[in-house]
Amino acid sequence: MTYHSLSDLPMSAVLGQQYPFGPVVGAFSCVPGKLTEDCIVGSSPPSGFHSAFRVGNAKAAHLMTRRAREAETDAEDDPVVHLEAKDLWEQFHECGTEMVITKSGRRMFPPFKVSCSGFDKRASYILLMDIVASDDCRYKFHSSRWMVAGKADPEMPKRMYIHPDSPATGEHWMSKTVSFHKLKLTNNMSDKHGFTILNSMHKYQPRFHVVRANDILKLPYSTFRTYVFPETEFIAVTAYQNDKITQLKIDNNPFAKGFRDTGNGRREKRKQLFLKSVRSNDHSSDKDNHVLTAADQTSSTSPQTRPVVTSTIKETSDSEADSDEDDKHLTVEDGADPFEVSTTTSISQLSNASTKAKNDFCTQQSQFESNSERHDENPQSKASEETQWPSDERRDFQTSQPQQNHVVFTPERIEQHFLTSLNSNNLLIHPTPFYFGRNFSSLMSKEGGTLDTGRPSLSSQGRNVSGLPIYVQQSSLSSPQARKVFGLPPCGSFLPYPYMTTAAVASSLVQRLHFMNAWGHRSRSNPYSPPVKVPNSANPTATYRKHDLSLEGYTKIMLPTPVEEVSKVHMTPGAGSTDVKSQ
Amino acid sequence: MTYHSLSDLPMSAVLGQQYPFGPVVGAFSCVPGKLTEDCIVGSSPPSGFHSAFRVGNAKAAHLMTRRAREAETDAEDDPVVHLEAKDLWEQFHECGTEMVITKSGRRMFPPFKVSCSGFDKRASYILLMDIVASDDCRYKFHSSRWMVAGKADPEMPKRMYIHPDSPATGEHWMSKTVSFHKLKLTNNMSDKHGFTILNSMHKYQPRFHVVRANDILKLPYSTFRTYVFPETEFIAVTAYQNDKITQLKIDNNPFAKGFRDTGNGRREKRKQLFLKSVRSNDHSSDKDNHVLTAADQTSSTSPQTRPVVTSTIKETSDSEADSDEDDKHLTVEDGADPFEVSTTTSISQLSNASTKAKNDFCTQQSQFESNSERHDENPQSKASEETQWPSDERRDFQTSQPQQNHVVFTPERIEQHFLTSLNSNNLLIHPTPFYFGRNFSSLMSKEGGTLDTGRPSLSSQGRNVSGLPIYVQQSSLSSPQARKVFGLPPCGSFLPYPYMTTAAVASSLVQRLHFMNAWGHRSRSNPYSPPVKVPNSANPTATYRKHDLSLEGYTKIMLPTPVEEVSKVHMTPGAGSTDVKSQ
DNA sequence: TGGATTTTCACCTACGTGAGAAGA
DNA sequence: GCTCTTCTCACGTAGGTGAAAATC
Repeated sequence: MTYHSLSDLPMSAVLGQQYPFGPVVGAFSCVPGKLTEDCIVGSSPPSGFHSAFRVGNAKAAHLMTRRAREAETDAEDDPVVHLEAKDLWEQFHECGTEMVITKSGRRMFPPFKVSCSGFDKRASYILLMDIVASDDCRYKFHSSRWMVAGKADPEMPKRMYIHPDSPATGEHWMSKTVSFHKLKLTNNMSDKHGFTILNSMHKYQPRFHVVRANDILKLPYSTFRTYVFPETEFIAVTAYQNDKITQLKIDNNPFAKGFRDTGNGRREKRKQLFLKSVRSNDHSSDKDNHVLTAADQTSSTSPQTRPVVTSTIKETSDSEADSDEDDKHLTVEDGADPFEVSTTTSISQLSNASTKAKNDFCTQQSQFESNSERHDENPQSKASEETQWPSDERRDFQTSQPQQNHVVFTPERIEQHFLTSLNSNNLLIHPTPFYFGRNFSSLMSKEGGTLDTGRPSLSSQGRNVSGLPIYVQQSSLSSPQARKVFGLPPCGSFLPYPYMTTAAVASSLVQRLHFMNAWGHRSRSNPYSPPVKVPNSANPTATYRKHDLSLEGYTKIMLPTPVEEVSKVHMTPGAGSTDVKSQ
Repeated sequence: MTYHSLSDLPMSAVLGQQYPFGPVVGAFSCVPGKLTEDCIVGSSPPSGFHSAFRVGNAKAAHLMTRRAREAETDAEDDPVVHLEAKDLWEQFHECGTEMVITKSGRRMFPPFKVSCSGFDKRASYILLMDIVASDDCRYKFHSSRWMVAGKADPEMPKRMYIHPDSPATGEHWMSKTVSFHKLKLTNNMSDKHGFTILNSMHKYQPRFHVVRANDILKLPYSTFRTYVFPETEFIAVTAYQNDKITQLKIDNNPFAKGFRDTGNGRREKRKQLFLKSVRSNDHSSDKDNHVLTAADQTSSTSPQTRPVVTSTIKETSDSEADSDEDDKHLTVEDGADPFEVSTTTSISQLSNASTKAKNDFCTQQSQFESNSERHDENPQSKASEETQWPSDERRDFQTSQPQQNHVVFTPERIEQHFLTSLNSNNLLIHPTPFYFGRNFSSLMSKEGGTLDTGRPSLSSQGRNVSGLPIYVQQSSLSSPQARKVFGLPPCGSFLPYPYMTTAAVASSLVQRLHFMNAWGHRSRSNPYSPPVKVPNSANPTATYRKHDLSLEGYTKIMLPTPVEEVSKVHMTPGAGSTDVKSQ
């Protein structure tokens, strides 16, 4: 069992930075090609936080942090996050998920959706998502498999995507599936829509962040947790490489129904693939996805011990439609739609094939166990061999960890405070209409803070940027307050990275998340915690023991104890979430 | 100049009612056919208001009212409201606007949209819309004209429609067109979607309400103003009667493009109508709607003296799309789309024909000048003659008011406080996704108030109902808080009127608005204020002098001074908004 | 019978999709 | 050739529309 923690991070590294707020310059318009006249020249944090952070006093900062947290509710929370359509993700991951990136932006499929529970119903949360590089390799698809093809290209500007309902109460988030399906991927480095920019032929890992804050402005001072679902890892492509992936997309994406085999003339490629469809060598077809094998069912006895919302997409389709009106394709589906499967039921449906794949994945990741500096190690040393994407012919077992069957993907959670300086990420707002209520009213203050570059964080990425633009997907923000927060320059369109604007809110958040590429390090060194046996009463959902969020624990990567209960349990609540400091 | 005022309303009539809050029972679900488990058994007003209203103390109530108003901002506002696509509305009104109502619900066309200015940028507002009967007549379409055909059928349950962005800041509302296009009309008395229920072959008048409140719960104690645009009056039909209306719809509604004459075979009816199209006897064709006649241009010199947002639909299409994603038809249009015309420019485009029509309209209305009780007068006495819809053949001039050319429609504004009891209206929420922020958090209180029927208001409508259901168009509310506010019974679907549930928020608001059928009375007795000459500097937008909202002025119907500046000006700011008490 | 209402239908638009051709 | 990217396209779905037939 290997745990990694950054909790030894000296407070000076966190608090030594100057007050991170800088002027917000420019205006944002949700009208493509046009900007409103609204323009903020300066902004300041909510009263009470300003001076404390300005002087960089740790104690005052701590008080402020507590105040920010307690301003909403005193109750504790214990967030539990499910990945929706987990089995579908796993199907894709077995074949090596590919996501198309285009100039005009392409959605992810499967869509990244989670269901949440364990939130404080009354407290406000901001939910975010970003996508970070899984490694620093470039890949190629050769001989029907993905292989390392050199060192990664320079990183694209990072963009952070805030769920459009943010901020909302815990009750709201728990009431329905939280969907990030409107996030779009692009390879257009100068994208002006606010889409997430990725490098083609590179591997990426989506991440999900929960921030306890009732105001975007409070992000920097708020507790946040990060959840990583390894099965959502993917390689960005401009055109599909693996026919199996193509077929899985066609079979499952409602928007690609036109390419399904309906008897009447289909497209050419479709016919070629028909006989060698993934279905033929996968564990189930579209129609019987939910049939369990005898082996799978052996120990599906673990009761659900806590009130956890695990609604299926079907069940939540209409409530989802509230915030996602344009995706009727995904919500009005026939019975064959795999989205019908809820995460809780799908866990037990893992086939041996998928289990094998996961082991492969874990194995590969462990090859990089000792790499803690990202760009300092030449990936070529490990290159020219196949990647962790499973192939039918070959597997590497270089791990020292015990090999076990029925290991399921174990989501990771990272818990820490927002309390740092700027970095190069961009805050990205959901493109759906949303309304922040009056939470943005505090942003009207014209008092400007100092703009200073934060000290490089412990992760030594060396990529701190003094200012950063806040990107918002076009047509994102309906409230003028929100427009002002996510300041954009007052010219005719969105500015390409790296325009040196600073936005108060985003900066600290993003820096902190960037700093969390501590995860990225972990991922490369020891991505998955080893399976551990736990009692039968294990909870089928991933839960975590609440962490002490005092000053000493600002930055902790919590590796919850993964459970191997014959492919049934993600996580056990409170079971061995011991922190082992390392590094 | 005729002004009507209800300001003599004794305070006892307003404040003598007991505390209007009652228990909220039931749960609301945005999933059609399903209800969430959420359920509120009781609710109470925000702390501070409770006792004052409970004892019915006028002074305390006044203090509370002020407190509610000042809680947000001290700044005054001076709301100015434009009807968007006003010229289009007038085109329809000339022919006698018809709105199709179907069982499954039909949108209005033209869509009801307004642009706002003069709001306090920082204050929060709730914007609402409802549709009330114009008179108590039933109509029939005979010999190419609408004629009275008897007394009105029993009224349908009233439903109030809250704009989905509510509550939002004045800045938000002023930043773009406020659209109510998602409101749907139905004739299905037991409608469960929350659509507005109307009687076919009856005449209706949409109304727009601005409530200064940052919380739905504060509605009852907040100032509100009502705006009426006579050109939006219409007759509800199950099938179009007037071919001209049909043609106008086809020509202008993007969803009906399939019926336009594009050269290739059109539908049958279309061909019949082609030669006798409205265009042939209307002032302009689709393509040259914006060409002014020489007469029209004579005095279009009035400058726009205030910063008023009067963006066209084209200009605001994308920001609108933020909250109205499913209406791309209306926002992505070719140049011929009449929506391109902004209200400010369209005012000067009235033809003599349309002016004549409006005079006809005013004339007819004045026939009922002395009617103040709604159902006590037999409409048959005036029936069997043509209605005020203009026909080519006939006009009645029974008015004592001076006849003038170039009279434009004068919007009315009614300003008063929410401070009364229950009635039979239903609060109706916009079906688009929206998020109330934390404004609903105060609704979690379980403390119940007393439930009492309000005393009949001065308008003597005699239709007070002790409880009312809060209707929400299905798939409306995404936040669980909002669901709780708009309590619905915990059974499988929406309950048909008149389910006796009481909702704290809606009741007082709706009662107050119902009480405002004072307007309805006015409408029947003297619907339009007479045109008045004003100086050249008149503002092309309708503005109103800010009214004293002290206790003495709770209920005032303000008839702003209409302006006749050669068909250019709606209203002049501060010009002669003298109140003349009458009745 | 005749007017009013309901039902069904084709049309149109928007948009996400993979195929395939063309380009680099 | 090869690999990768860009562009255009038809397909499918949703949903608003008036026409016309069917029903009341």
